[in-house]
Amino acid sequence: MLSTFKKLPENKQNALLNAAAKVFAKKGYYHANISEICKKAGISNGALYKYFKNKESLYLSVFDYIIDIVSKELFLKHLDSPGPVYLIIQNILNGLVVLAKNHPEMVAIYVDIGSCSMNKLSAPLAEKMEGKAKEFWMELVRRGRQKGEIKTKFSDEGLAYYIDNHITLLAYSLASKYFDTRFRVYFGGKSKEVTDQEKIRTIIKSMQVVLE
Amino acid sequence: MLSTFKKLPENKQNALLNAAAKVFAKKGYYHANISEICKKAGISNGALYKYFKNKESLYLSVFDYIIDIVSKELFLKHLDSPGPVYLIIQNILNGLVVLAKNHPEMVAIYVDIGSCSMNKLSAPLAEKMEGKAKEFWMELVRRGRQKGEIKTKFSDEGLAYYIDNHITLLAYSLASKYFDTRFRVYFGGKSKEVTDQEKIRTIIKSMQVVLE
Amino acid sequence: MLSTFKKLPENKQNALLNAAAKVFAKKGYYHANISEICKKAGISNGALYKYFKNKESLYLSVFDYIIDIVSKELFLKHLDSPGPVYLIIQNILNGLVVLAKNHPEMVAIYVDIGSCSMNKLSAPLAEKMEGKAKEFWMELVRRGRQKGEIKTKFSDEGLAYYIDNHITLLAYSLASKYFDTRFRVYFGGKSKEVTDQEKIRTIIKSMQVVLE
Amino acid sequence: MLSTFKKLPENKQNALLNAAAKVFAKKGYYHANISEICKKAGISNGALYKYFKNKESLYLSVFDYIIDIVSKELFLKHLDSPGPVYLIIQNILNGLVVLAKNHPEMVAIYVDIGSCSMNKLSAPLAEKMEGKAKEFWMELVRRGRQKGEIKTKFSDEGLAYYIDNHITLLAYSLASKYFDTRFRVYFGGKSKEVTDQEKIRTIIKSMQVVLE
DNA sequence: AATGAATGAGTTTTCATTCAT
DNA sequence: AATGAATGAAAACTCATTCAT
Repeated sequence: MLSTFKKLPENKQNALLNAAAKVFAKKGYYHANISEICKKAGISNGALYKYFKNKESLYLSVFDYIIDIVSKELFLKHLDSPGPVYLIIQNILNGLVVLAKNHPEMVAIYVDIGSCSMNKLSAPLAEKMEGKAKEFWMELVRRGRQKGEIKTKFSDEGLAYYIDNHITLLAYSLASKYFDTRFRVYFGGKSKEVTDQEKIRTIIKSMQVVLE
Repeated sequence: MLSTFKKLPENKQNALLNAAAKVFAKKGYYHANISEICKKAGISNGALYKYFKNKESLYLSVFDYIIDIVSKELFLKHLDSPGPVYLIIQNILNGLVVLAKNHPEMVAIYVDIGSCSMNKLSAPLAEKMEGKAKEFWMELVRRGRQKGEIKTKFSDEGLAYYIDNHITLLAYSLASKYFDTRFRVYFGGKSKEVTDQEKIRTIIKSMQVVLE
Repeated sequence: MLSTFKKLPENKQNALLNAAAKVFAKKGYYHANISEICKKAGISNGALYKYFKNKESLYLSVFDYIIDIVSKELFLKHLDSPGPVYLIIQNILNGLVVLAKNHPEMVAIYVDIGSCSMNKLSAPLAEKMEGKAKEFWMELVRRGRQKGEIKTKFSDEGLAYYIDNHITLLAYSLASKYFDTRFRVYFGGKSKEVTDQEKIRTIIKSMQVVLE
Repeated sequence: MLSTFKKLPENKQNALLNAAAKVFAKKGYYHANISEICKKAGISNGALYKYFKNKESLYLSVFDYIIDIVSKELFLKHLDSPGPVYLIIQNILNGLVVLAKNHPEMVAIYVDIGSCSMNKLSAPLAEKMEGKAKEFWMELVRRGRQKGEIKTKFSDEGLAYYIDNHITLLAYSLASKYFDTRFRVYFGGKSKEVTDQEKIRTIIKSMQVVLE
């Protein structure tokens, strides 16, 4: 991201990042079309290259933008919730479902960064994203232990990882056909889809088994 | 896959499928280059299109080929092992690490099919792959319960899913930079990589907590 | 056409020529697919090249085959009809409509040879085809004059050409969308197609004006 | 045709359309080579696809361009000529010969659109082209009748069609080897070509017979 | 005589990036 | 600062013809 971009009015910045996110999500990084992004954002191709060095740099900025929004909307929002841990997690799962409904492009991009074809770009992004997640879950677990809600033999890291796994796999199942089908194979029927709410119930149930 | 392909000597079939797998793994489906595959397999571009209708059909056959190998090498091989369940799982985890060492392309392709950009192709593949996995885990769980090794409150499906999650996430961490970094964030240090054996230990530990 | 082809049993010869005619008609000379022709004819690609030097030579043989059939079915058949000239012509026009119904590929190939992209091949074929046609019309005109049915000031050649024009344009309108539409523009309505019988009536009417 | 094309300076537009017309005429629609067109027009392949969606759309625009020029140069130009009808027609025939000399590609493209392999594209083009022609001939016939030059029993449509046939067949004989040979078969000798002027004389003669 | 697998040049179309205005 | 036209390399796929069997 070049300094010119930060000088833009914020709504124009967001318009571009949102447009890019949608196109990256729809087509994947390699097939996403710069011209389509520009048209959707209402700027010229030339302008884009004043703001970003190239496609890769734009993508990285889009991912950063998503990390910010997701960690605010999904995690920080619930940090000081009073209820029991498993309820906070349930709220976060619900929040994720809402996010996937309102901003499917964000979840899709998060999922796609995990694929091997993105290995060249993903390491620093993983560090940032998962760092924030781990921090949050660790704090949550600490509080849960304090309040006596969590008694499991799991180490704190193990538990944080365990919780994050479920969130991650829910996110994957909301955006990736493969993981949605996987959910159906395990918990649905031949032609019985698994609804988002059923997914959440399944996850919460398996969590309670472990937390206690 | 066209009938002409099945008529080829098996070693030539495998040479092509392996070459394709490697290129698909390295570049991802969309960026993989047909000419590169042909060159690697030692056939002409024209020949490829005698064997497969198009790139997509080649990809699907490659995936089927991988499913076959993986389910044989990883699952069926251990179906009649005598030891306790958690040891069988440990053997499978080790097998996965070996597979990722010898055939990183297979794990990479398995990981990439989960990305959203593959949604158009992934549904039937998911069904086949995860169907086989579920069947295997369900059988394993049943035996574990019979032998009294498994006492958890989890439903059989829940437990099968739980085990599969760990295998899946290990596979992801072996092929995807993002998931490898994620492991390091949770269980490694600033610059301390998590070795494959540590990954396995971590997974087994968390499993034992649940199975008991 | 190589000598090997003439040694084939006649039904096999015809099967190949008919198959080729159909494919040439459907796709045009340049897009016609040799493999498709072979498959339709039930022979191998290799065999085709034992019978014909190349695609061009096959095409020329197909055209010759069509000239033969058309001149027999359309012209020679009516040479010794007793009725008045205009009735013979009407019978030929009807015969053309029937031919276009039963063997649209023959009419289509006849039409396509007139296009400029076929200039390289068409000169000798034109000579043969139109030579036969002229001969026939000239004989018909001579008889018409003898019997006093034809009194026009047209030269014999001019009249033969005049008649052939109508046959040619009917053939074109039966196979070519452009010429069918042209008929509709002149004699149909906005969305009123011109039926084959109306085409014939129109032609006959305009002929009678001239012959008298 | 995309809006970007219309924004080009007119001489550049024409350069591209003329280049395309020449290549389409030389090779036929299917064999015409996009790269050759671009090279001839002095633009990059990429540029072409900024101006036109694809080859088909380029072809349609070329045909429209030709319709415009031809109807202006051939028809409208003579609409208000004072002389007798048969002289106007003679002028048009001469105009056609000149056009075929200066712009053989235009006549060739007009001829090729009539072939069956162009059926997919030709219907709308036929409507436009022949619509203009019919309108012109009908007006000419009306004036001829008013001035008492035309007394034939032909219906107006029949006569318009009759005249158009001759123009069409002259055009065909100027561009298509098949139809040129056909003219020679009827009006030339073994090796005696029919000159353009002889073709015109023949046509005019046969017309006068009918008009009177 | 007959096969049909194999070739590889050639086709249309796409797209990240640049640069004159 | 901003534009958007232009580039040209690259990609998937086709097909007439050959030749080992």
